[in-house]
Amino acid sequence: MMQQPAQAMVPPPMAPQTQQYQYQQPPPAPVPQAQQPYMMMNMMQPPQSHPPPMWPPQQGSAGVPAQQQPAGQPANADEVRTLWIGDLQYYMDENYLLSCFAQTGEVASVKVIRNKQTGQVEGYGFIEFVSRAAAERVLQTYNGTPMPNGESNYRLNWASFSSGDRRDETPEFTIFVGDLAADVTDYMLQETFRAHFPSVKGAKVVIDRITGRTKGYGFVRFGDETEYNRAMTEMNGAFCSTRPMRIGPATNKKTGAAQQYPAASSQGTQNENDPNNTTIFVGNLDSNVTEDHLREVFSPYGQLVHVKIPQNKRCGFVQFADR
DNA sequence: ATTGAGCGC
Repeated sequence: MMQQPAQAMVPPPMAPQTQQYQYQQPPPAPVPQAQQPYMMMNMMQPPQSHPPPMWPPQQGSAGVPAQQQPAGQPANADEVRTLWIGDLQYYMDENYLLSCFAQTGEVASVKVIRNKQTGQVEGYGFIEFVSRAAAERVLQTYNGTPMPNGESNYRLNWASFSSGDRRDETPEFTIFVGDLAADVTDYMLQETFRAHFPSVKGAKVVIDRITGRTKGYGFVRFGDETEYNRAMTEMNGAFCSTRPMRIGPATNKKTGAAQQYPAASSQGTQNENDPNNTTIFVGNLDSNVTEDHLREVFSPYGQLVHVKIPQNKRCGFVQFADR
């Protein structure tokens, strides 16, 4: 079990190098009270130190794409640097979005999706930045904060489909995190784990679309399987914000993406998360139960491959031809 | 509340 003071929590990332970009958020206020491990407070405040974005725009300018010469690092040709934005109101057009993010000086282009018949804004759009780092900063500082003139909060995420992203075939290992306090954000969750596990790639707190509030659980993705396994035990019960987290393996989301099936070991034992696992464990057997009994009981459910009761054990294994 | 919503008219 890890035991570290809350000071171990890193502040929001400063652009590490000599770069032009100034992190726009005030440094987090010191946490006043007695501290709990893994507690994160005062971390994600609305980006109030910005000049408030102008809306409606002052002058009828602001074309698409944004034509100012943006600051920030030059783009690597193939890096993902586009955010998806949801919950747009009908009046939130390209100019609105440009004004929202103009102060970053790092917007490359914006696009609002419209209904092809009515021309009305469909409720989502895309914001391309000059670099992935710029997009990431915006994602961290704006997501979940109030939109100017809007009743809703920014709903931002990496754009996922149709722009050549999601191509990476690198494996990921995802844990489920439950019992999250109401104030836990993606970023807090991510940094709570990243402070101990550098291979953390990202975290997502699940938000109820109707209420806009957290559903109290989320996911953390690791690049390293060992860290994934360690986090599972070492971080279970650790605090994020004001509550201890409950941690388990994530069940795979839809079809897709690189998802982990941890530790199908070299002996060929099957892990419960392995989609190819066709073996069930039977416990609490009476001492007089034989393998033939198990065959009899389980054969109605499918084609049996192998049935095993280890010597002197009160349990057994029943392997089917398929799931 | 406890295993993830939305994606280029």
